Amino acid sequence: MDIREHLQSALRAALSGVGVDPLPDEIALERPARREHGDWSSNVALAISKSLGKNPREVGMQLVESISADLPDHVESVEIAGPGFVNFRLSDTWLYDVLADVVSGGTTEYATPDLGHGESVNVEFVSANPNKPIHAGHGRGACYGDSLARLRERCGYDVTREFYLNDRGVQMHRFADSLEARKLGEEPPEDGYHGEYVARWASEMPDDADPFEWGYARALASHRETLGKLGIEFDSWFSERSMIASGAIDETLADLNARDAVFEHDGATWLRSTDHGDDKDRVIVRSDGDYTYLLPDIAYHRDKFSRAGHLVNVWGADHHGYVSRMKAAMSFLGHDADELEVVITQLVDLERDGEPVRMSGRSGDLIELDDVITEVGSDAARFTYLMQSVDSRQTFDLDEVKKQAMDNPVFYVQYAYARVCSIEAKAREAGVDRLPLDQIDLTLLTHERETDLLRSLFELPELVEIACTENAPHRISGWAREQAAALHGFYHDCYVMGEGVSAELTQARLALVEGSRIGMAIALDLLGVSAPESM
RNA sequence: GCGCCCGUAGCUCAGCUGGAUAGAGCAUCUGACUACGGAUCAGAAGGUCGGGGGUUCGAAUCCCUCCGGGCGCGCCA
Repeated sequence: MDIREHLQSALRAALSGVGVDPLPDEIALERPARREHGDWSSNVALAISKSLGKNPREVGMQLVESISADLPDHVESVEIAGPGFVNFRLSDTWLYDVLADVVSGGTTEYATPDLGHGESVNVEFVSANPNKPIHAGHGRGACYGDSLARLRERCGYDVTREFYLNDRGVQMHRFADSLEARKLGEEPPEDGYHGEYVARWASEMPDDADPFEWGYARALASHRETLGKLGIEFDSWFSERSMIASGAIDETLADLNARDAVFEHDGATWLRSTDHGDDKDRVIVRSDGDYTYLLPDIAYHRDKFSRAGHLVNVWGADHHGYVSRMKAAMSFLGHDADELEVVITQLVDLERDGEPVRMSGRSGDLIELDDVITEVGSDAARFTYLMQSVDSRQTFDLDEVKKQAMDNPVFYVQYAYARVCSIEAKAREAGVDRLPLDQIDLTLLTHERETDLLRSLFELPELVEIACTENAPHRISGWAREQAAALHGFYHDCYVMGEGVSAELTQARLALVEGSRIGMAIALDLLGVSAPESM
């Protein structure tokens, strides 16, 4: 049993003992910020005192007396503090159970909370138009979406990574026309694409190629290649065009009609999206008979719901206005709008040595993600994109990120991993094999550096769960940085082998080192950052 | 004007379904190398949590309001 559940059941028993009925649904238990407040703290007395009509300190005191009368395992003392907190002081013995879990579970078993029970989830991200290279701003959504998928997989979901291709419509034709013009040595049309890449691709294009199809394939290949460099592979590339061929778009329109979700006005067909909380109703078929972008999008989401129970969309900040209309459309089609989760990622400002780098200009030039990866490397790019919450705008300084120095967190973290591997390699060289857990005396791990590492390892499963539930991979990168700090501290103060280190202590520390390696490997994998054995 | 995101240390950012004296990294200053990789470790200093109200035992966190920044508000995609 988890130490938290262990203490919660003790509190529950104590509450019953003092006549609290019914018991509260939740008994909060957290690690206090300050060490003198013990190892675990509960505010349950503060939470329930009002309904009891008693002073919280008095309630807390009763709980403390009750629990003290028969201390649970691992608990050294219980005390009342502040306005009525019940603080537990534990012996380190509970931490040894944690290490045993980590080492016996390994990277595939430890920190795998089963939240999904095999439920299918479709994570759609990037979905950049197949008519230009992926730019640096897409990198954030790409790394973020892939990390969300990794978190979901770890938490027991059946995940599909999907990329939606807007492979029809005016933008594609403009792209084809621009390619053709460059091929002929002419300027692209006024409303065409003027970026440098158009000329580059046109020069690769065979004379007899169809500019539309060839250009589409070229852009798609570019997307795959760039994302592949980040270790991102999609299970599904879903084509908008395929829905024309399959009749899915017309089918969707008929479905919406049948459900009375649309009306005719001024010769156009409108979705009654205001019925489901949108600001205004939206045109889905124009008066000239053409679809607006929205109808194929609705058809696409309808199709996704036929393939997965839960959808996660990663959209850029400039698309936040479309969330409510898409949810409205899904509600009309009989889906639970809450099963469509749309995460908005804020913009990325690219800088070089503190100076802004222009993302785009009149010429249509942009900073390609591929160039960013070439410059800073995949690991640094991924870690950096995932270091902060996607809710706030990010400044991405190329010079900072590519620095192979201590002010670059990715190297600090990877170096910690490499050090751990180096210790294990050293032990192997010295002919010291790590013994099975039941032959190791973990109670020798009493140094503060050691218990810090154990506490950090204990937190990982809960953190994985939070990161998954809240779509917040930055919680994992934060953990990795703390774990790395704990590892460097341990490395500095606690020698695994050498003079004055007993064989028994070496064994206990080797187990700790292996547990730490496992934890770090799990975190780095969730971020899609490599775990180097040497650097 | 309306909607969404943001405003926390000099800088970059955590913390936000309310908890105790608000955290980390960088930068600055001071210390630590005769053993597993010093790409490291320890310490110091650094704050009106944008301003103002409110809710309550308790607010960076919830509510209202104002200020500042970003992104959206098409029969474009």
